[in-house]
Amino acid sequence: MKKEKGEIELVGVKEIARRANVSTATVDRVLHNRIGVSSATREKINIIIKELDYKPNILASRLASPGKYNFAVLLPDISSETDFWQAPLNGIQRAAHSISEYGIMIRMYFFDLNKRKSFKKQSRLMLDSNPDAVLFAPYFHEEAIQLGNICTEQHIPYVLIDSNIPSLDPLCYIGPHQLRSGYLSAQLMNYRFSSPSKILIVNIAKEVDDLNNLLKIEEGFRSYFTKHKSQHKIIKIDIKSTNYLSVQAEFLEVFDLHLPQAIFVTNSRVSAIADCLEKHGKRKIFMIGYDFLTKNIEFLKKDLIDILICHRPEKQGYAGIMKLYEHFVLRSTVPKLSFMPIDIITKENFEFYDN
Amino acid sequence: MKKEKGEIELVGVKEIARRANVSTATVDRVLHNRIGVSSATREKINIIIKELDYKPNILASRLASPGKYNFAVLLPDISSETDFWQAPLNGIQRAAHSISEYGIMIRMYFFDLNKRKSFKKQSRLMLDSNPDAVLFAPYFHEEAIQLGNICTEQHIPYVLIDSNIPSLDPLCYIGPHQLRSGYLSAQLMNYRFSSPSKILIVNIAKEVDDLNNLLKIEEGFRSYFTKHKSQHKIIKIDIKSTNYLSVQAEFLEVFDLHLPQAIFVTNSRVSAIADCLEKHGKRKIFMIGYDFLTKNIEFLKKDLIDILICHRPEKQGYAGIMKLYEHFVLRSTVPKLSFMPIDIITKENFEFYDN
DNA sequence: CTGAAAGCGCTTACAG
DNA sequence: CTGAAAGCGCTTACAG
Repeated sequence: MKKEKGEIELVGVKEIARRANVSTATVDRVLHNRIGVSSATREKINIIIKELDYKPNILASRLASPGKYNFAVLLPDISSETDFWQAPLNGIQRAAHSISEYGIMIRMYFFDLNKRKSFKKQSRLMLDSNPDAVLFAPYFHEEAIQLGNICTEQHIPYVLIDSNIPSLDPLCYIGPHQLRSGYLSAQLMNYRFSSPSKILIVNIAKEVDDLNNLLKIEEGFRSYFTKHKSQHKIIKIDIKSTNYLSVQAEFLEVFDLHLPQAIFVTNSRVSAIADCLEKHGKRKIFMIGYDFLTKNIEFLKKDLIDILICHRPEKQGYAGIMKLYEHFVLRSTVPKLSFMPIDIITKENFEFYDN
Repeated sequence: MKKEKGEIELVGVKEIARRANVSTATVDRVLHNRIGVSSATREKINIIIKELDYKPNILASRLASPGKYNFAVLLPDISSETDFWQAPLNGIQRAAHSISEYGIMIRMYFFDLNKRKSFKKQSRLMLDSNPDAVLFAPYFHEEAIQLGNICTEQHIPYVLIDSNIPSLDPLCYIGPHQLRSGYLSAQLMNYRFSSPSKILIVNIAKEVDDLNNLLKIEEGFRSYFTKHKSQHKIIKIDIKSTNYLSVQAEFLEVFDLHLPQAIFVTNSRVSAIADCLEKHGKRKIFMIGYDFLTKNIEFLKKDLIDILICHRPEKQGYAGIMKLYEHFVLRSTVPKLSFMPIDIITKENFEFYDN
């Protein structure tokens, strides 16, 4: 460690104040576009700021400012059916940690994936806490639109993660481009099967709303084959029970009927299918599914799942909070859309994956 | 923005000092393990720190401390042959930007990939600048070992990126697990070719040193087939000219002789091969190569390259600097090895890739 | 071995 | 509309 004060020229509020013949308080007012400065003074100071190419010291700024922000987050509960939401939660906590010194408090709210009402209830609780900004996963379509609209009314910026709702106008959407994600999966199928094959698409979702997202993925998947004139035979099944046993029963019936050569499961529930095939001693089948979950990785290791597509859920949570931080603290403009990478995970690279 | 001072209990040096009946200066001494404190006092203070679960305010710490650090970086020049090194450079600049307020200055040094001597020369220049820490890409084996050893002698922590040298003891290595990267590529080949096929491995590198890295990838690639008893016929060629035309001439000879069904190029020079096939109107061949470079992406789009493997070069640069920052400013322990994800890039997901 | 005081660069409450 | 002064939490040079 060396002291090299001399090296860096000090252009701070003091220097600006000195040049403008005003106090630092006035400089501060101009810097933050606060009222109570004559336009002559404001003008003069602004010119000096430009000249000096002044960059505020955020450390000092945050240290001096008592300003605190409350962010609120509404996510699905981590359920026994899937621990997918653990990852965004981790990302949010990582972000919370890294900006905690900037006076940002994050309050968490959780809803039950199987209970539409709990989303509403938690939304209300969240809004009652008077958050300065909000991040949520718009799992239930109608309810999410309502929540988004209330936020807009109350001038609370909000960020959407995991899936987007086009009719809303959030500060930012962070998540996958679902259509393209399905498209990619189809390309991978084509790598494996250059000749026409029988492919089974499996959608597993209790609520029709969630199904909507899966349908976008399915649409992308199908459109690839259409575009590339692939002659695969595509069968599909929508399973609306989330319970393990009934998922497997419904699946097995269709499976035994059609005996497909490949399976594409449009969400993280792919392990339920893999498990089913294993339990019933079915022969190995090429299978693509979604998400880096412990259960899924187990089947990847055992060659029952071949490929998992992932959209960096941890990063979605992290980036979501950071966008809010950038908006509030750094006052920078954040891009409206932030698509996550569509990552391809196999048995041979999952160890190195970073969520 | 709200003032909610009351909400947060203040556990700072002041409170510790108050409880221990000492001055904040003494608390500071204990906090940083400085000399000049009686062991009784030190003990007492340490207990209070534990009790309070005190976390220092880094903002205030950095603001108060005049300490400045000079980091130095030695990377290959961005050449006309490949712009691979642009990405780590971008990452380094991003890191430089995000920690500039912590008093960290980063000086850059560049060497010529084709001139062993320039590495030596720039190493010397870099060391002459008396850096507090160093980050470099150990491109030339012997010279890199020398540089690493000098750093160790002079107690300058250093970080290695892109490729590792096992005999050195850097603060941290950040880059791919090359063996596993080759292994993954072989798995992807097997997805495409379930029946025995003829596969051509192409190594392109002027210096034997660089070739060493490629050979690790090749080794991983071959070992996958061995382990899975794949009956592919593997041919390989080492091209030691980096010049475009001679690369293509050498390649074409082998290609026409063996007419392989697939090609695996072990580094970013894969575009040279794709270009050659295109120019000579060869039929489409399955090709896997390395790195997210503009040229490579062009061929990905045109279906001349099928898969690019990438190791997040931008992140390597960013993480490299951040490790140094964590070491110096946060004084935290950094893990010795930080393997990058092995990403699979195709025509259908490259748009969303984040380096 | 220890402490009082000044200061890092910015912000704010208060007084005028 | 403007400024003097105090303070954010930590560090340091100096004095004892």
